Amino acid sequence: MHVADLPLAPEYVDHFEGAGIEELYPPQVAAVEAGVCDGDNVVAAVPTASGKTFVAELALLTAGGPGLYVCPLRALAREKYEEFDALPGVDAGISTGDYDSAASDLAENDVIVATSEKVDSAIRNGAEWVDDLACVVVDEVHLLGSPGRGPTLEVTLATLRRRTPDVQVVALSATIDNPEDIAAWLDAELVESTWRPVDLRTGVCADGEVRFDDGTDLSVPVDAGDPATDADTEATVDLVRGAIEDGGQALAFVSSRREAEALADRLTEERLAAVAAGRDRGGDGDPDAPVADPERAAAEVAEELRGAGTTGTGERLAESAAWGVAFHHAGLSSDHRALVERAFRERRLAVICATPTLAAGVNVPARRVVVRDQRRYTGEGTEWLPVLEVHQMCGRAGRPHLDPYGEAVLVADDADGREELWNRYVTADPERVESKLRDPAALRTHTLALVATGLAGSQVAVLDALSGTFYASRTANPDLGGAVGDAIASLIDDGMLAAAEAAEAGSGTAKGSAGGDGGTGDAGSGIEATDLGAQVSRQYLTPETGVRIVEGLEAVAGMTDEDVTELTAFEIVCDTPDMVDTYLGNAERAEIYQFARDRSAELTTGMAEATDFEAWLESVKTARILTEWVDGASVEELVEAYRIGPGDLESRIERAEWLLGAADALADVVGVNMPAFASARAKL
DNA sequence: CGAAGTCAAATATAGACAGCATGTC
DNA sequence: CTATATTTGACTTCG
Repeated sequence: MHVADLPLAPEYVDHFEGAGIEELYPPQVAAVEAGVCDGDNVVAAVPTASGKTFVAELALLTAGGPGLYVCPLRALAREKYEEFDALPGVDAGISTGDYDSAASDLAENDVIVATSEKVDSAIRNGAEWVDDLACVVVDEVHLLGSPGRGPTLEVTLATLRRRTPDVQVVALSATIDNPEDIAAWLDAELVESTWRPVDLRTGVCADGEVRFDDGTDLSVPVDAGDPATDADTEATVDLVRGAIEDGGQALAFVSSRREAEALADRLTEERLAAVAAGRDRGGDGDPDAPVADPERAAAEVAEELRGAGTTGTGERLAESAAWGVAFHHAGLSSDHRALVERAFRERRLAVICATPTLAAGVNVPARRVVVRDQRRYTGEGTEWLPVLEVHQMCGRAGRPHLDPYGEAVLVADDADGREELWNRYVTADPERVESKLRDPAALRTHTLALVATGLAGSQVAVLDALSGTFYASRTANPDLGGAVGDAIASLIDDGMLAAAEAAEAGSGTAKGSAGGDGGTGDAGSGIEATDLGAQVSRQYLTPETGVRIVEGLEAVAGMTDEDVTELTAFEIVCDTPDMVDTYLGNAERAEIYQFARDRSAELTTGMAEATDFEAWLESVKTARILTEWVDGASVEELVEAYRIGPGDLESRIERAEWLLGAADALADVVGVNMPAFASARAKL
């Protein structure tokens, strides 16, 4: 099937042909046959890089009305937005937490790109553009199974479909075990394929030999190596070097930030930029290679990195980049991360040593992917990485048009390990995707949102609104009644909801309304959001966060004015579940404890009353970092003193900004004067 | 006596979405 | 419930 055969206006055909898209890939043909261009619902479970974006574009361009593209990451949203905006005659808009087109424009855009949380938030805040959509494309729909974010996605989609029953839904998923369940939920035709534009072979390396799933072998020259590093690392180094000598690039995945940096250090000794340079000078280089002199390119990347930050992390990154090696994890500043990704795409870096971040992020393909670590630490010891995640790492192997093939290698300890990895990851299917909506915390949040937006005014109505979710479609007898009843009762206890009549009068105070007799008794009785609940929902706060802020404000009301400082404001917002917690090392505990004692007058929680003292101490650490930040401390100083990465500092500042704004709004509702929220926020 | 070496115990561990109202070249 | 690399510290040995 050719682009010209599609029901597309000529300018689009020209555009796609100009971009090198002429003959459709098999999964794209299947999607067309399933009706993406005819307004039909389609679920496409296909590998990354098999042309999903084009399928999305087909749906959006042929829908005959405004379209919405939902994806999980802000960086991906940016990427897609730029892509859509480049389409002839298409006016694209973007709406994410950190980057927004003007609200007035959004309603007029042909296509809006947004994260799922932003769509949820837009619905809660009554944005105009969520109505009248002709088409919704959901990327990475398998995130439905993610405990934190899946429920948001399914409730949001259910709400959109309820408001606009005729909307076309196109969902794009990684290869999973049960895409038919998602298709059944969405009344969609399922397109399943494992086709890729570049061949991929996956193998396991053990005892110096890689065995691939296509029957081929590869022996890894077992270098005696540096005795300071282990066999896994040496095998990884050899595999990476092999890919570079062969004219490609490599990605190496390890389990922790420290490991990523240590591996980068080790690879630096291999002089990879020089290897790549020697290969090119040897004359058998790829004529398409845009990099004539890898050594010089690497040196330039190092300079760019130095220009983007002067922290210890940045300097280490620049030092390794000078050798064509980079590391990549969430501790990097966002500038550094973006620079590394771009430099690698431009082939100015030979290898990236990464934590699993890179598996799901923006497109960074490489000739060879080496997965050295397949386990990850959790609170309960180390766990195997999900099959889906490892497959996504492996799927990064092979650049269309640039690599003749892609190779993914899992590194095992020994023959037993080879067997284990082979069965677990090479031949095994990915996990099933199951709804996580039953989680009480998720139900609380979404029940509040449904009531606050006026979509439901009773327990029965909430259940009805939830009947369009993935969860409900998967369960013959959803039995959410009890769980939703519990959610409503707890929200009434927290002062977020109240019986319909009482809501008007008893709004505002946290513990004021309705005792415990509403909600559970009569499932049909009317409920409304209190002013507090409405504000919590609009500010996109978890109800628990709302409760904590109100408690903080109550404590503040009893404090003397001069004791209410920016530290007070930070302590309140840092002690909520919506703030990321900061690791508190044993070495620092005593010092933070001392700090908390010295400044206890400014804190809303007494040392003795904290229900979870450890967690509270962690939030005091975060609050202290932010306090020093607004007092003028530099990134370098904070990173050094508190053993966090520049990226960690960035994310905490960003979140504090949001939470302080929200807390300020809640202070108004509760009627407590707390200027410290706004003043602290202004200094971030 | 002090420096250097040894071994066991302690330490630390991935990631990332969200508000809102203006102002600006 | 599961692991592991690195750092720290107590202790020993060597010069």
